[in-house]
Amino acid sequence: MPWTDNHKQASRQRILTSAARLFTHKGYDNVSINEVMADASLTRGAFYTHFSSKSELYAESIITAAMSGSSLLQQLASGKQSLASLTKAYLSLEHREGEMMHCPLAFLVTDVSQRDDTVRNVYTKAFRGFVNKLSTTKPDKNTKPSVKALQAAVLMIGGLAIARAINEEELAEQLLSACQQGVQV
Amino acid sequence: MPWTDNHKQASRQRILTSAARLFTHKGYDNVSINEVMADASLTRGAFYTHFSSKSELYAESIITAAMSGSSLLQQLASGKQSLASLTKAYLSLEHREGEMMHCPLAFLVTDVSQRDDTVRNVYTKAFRGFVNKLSTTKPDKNTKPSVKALQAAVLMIGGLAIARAINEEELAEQLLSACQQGVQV
DNA sequence: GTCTATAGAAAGATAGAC
DNA sequence: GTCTATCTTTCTATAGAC
Repeated sequence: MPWTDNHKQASRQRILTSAARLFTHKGYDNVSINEVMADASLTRGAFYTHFSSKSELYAESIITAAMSGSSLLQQLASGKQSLASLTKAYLSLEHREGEMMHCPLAFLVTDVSQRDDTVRNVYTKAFRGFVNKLSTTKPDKNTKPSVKALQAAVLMIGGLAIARAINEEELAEQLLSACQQGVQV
Repeated sequence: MPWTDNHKQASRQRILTSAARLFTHKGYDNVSINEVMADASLTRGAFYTHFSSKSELYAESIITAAMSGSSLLQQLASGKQSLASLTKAYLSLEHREGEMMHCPLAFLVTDVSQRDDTVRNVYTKAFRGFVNKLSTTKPDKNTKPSVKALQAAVLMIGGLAIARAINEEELAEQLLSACQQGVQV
């Protein structure tokens, strides 16, 4: 690959990393293209050689956030840690407040509902993957996801999302704890 | 009460009803003050005699949506129907897609995380009320919400929110059904 | 109390220089 | 490929007539 392509790829990756972090923290409408580009040490004008629209960047950044090595979603997929310890880390105050890569399934659930089909396709695919990882049986394209796995996914994603929305830390802790107990059944 | 006050109250109520429906369907940033006022058969300029800012309207409209007679939240509070039948109505495709008053707890969960403390206070209070209604024991200001009630609330709110975000109706149905089963335990 | 008109700011997208 | 400059639209909020 020639140098210029490498350079372009590197810029694109910086943009996506910045976008993934900013979007999951603040949502689609509260992040401007200018902000993303500045975070990636670039300027507005360079944006449209990499992406055709803000919406396209958003869809791709959801994939980036889900695939990010520091995301719990990805650690769950890699299978390097036990399900129990990852559930605990997922449903933690640190995931709610901290600077780690936030799970787009939880932090963008309402945001995504209001976007176009490309974005919702990406979200749906990531959700399917999440549910499959929570299944004890080998997932298959034709088998329906199990009830238990769906419930566990909702407790994790929904619990984290609500914990983020509410304003009282004590209630948030009780909520996260209750969801942990529900998943571990 | 003099006629002008009645008139003002009626206008205010129309604005709140329009705002509650529009915000829960489209989110904070995708609804303009102009759109709300037009829906209430008024014009932009009249807005600021009723509310001091868009954010204040948003907070009040969340209360309106939660208190609305046609909302499932309110029907749950009134105790006129069984918990089982309301759970089924809450976790239904019609609630996901239809024109009924949508539950702000589910449809605005991510939206609220990005707003100011006034908005989050309102959301937190509504969530507490929801959990209390799901509790079998008499709720008290000093008692902690039960683990079971918290889990049920997350399954309902989270399940509906995710069902709305995903793009495949079949998966959405499976998801809603799984959450129903989880609540009825 | 409600209207029209507008100020002022922000953001998405494009044009053209280097 | 990235930059600066700009077009265009949209929106919150305010001013002033009726």
